[in-house]
Amino acid sequence: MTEIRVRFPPSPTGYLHIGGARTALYNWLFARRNGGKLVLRIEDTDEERSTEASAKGILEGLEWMGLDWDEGPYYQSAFADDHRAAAKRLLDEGHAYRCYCTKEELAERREAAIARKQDFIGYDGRCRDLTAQEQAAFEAEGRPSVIRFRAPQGEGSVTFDDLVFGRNEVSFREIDDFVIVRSTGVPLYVLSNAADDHRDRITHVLRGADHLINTPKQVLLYQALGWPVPVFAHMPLTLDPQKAKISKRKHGEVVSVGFYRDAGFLPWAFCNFMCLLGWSTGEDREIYLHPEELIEVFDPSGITRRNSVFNYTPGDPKFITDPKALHVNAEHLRQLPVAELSAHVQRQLEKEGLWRPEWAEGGEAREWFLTTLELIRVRYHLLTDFTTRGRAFFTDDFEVEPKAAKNLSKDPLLAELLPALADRLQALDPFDLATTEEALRALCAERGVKDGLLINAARAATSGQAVGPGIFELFVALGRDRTAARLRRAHPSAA
RNA sequence: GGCCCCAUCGUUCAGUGGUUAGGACACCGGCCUUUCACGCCGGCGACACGGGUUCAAAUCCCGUUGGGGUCACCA
Repeated sequence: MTEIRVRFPPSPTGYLHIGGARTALYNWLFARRNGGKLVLRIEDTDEERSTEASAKGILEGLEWMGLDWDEGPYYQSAFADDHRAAAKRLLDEGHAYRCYCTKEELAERREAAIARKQDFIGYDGRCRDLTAQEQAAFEAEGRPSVIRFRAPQGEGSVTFDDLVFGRNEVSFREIDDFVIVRSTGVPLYVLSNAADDHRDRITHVLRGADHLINTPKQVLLYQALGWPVPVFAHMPLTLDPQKAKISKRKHGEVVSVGFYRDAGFLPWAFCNFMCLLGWSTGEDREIYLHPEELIEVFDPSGITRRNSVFNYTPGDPKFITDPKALHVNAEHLRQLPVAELSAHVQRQLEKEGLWRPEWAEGGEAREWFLTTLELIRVRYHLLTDFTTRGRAFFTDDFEVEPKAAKNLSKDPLLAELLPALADRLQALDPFDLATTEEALRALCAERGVKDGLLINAARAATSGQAVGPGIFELFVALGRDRTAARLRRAHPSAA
């Protein structure tokens, strides 16, 4: 059995967007599932638009997602000789010919064809059978030329089997003599991509369905060059709610992988969500906490044939991206073994300058850290929540949010209740769930106030938040001294 | 316009001749909780339309409509 080899060939003309990320993910999953190899190839032959910065960004995006590759990155531009050699062979063997039509002439004829409401608007074959004399005359004139593939004519058709779309049959009359080498001598995608896939011994091509149409052309190329034809699997596109192709120009940051990194997604949760968009095993399972779990079940035949919609509403204050993506991330946040999660939270704390090394070192501090994560992670959706809503757990330097502040000024009595509570809690030994609860409730009973009043005020004072974990769990997580200090700090004038 | 693809709740994924058309997210109720979340219980909500075929159609066929792809010296 020959080794399965797949590739991910992004063109470095922008950041890694979610469509590309999904393609990369599927290729990676397929390679890993089959013990095959993933080749990374940067297709930088579009000199106008390719940039080194973009290539770097794409690599970083893949690394963040945790997708590694076995070969490359190769840069397509380094293999121009291969592409030209293929073109020369095609020319020499009569599978291709030089065309001297200029861009302007072509455009003119195309427009004329459209004006005549002609169905076929491809190349008309004008230079297909130039005599040696005609060709010499054009050359003498100094006319530039492109190289065109001599597509078969007549009644036949090209056939290939697609792992997702099944059998495809395209009539010869749908395929014109397409250009394979520009007048500058630089080969085009359709040729260079096939030549690279052949050189890299690619066995399976998993790519976007936007390539479905030029697949028959590439099959023709493979056949003319005597190369084995790889297996194709085309995956439908991801659209926005208006059914428009997603693009940076139209959608901005939300469609870039970097957005998810910065927003506080766990890399694999992001992959989990992306994988689910347009694919399934046929079973109900949706959460795959680790790559191995998805590798085990991944099969390209589970890719749906229909385009899927990335359900994103611009400007939605509650959902910064597809709600399902947020949900998947939240599930990972609370289902992951806490020790595993802690590494991600550590990075988030480091980013905000709140990290303390003892939290990783074991012992009491480590234990406190993990227990605290257990306490708060259940209500978070993003890693950033640990340093925003959860900030007070990790530093004394936090703000009291407006909603919480209201709970502090609800009753003038609070000005003395809070310090009084601080005193009582300070005197507690042990300081645990039961003793703190007893102390608080006793105080409220003595002063004749509702427990809720003090509870909510205490939560605001100690965590800066109007909502959060149970108040006594919060006290215990913060510890006796920090709790007391914060309760006093809330109303310093009365203290 | 030609060619190709697609069509099940708002989104997503099931369901390949006989199902009360299922799950997840979102949304709405309730329980739990003197907060929020989790959890649990319940609700809303879909087979685009029209013809066939069949005892029987979301499932098969044809057409219509709608959406997408593509028709470059981009990739």
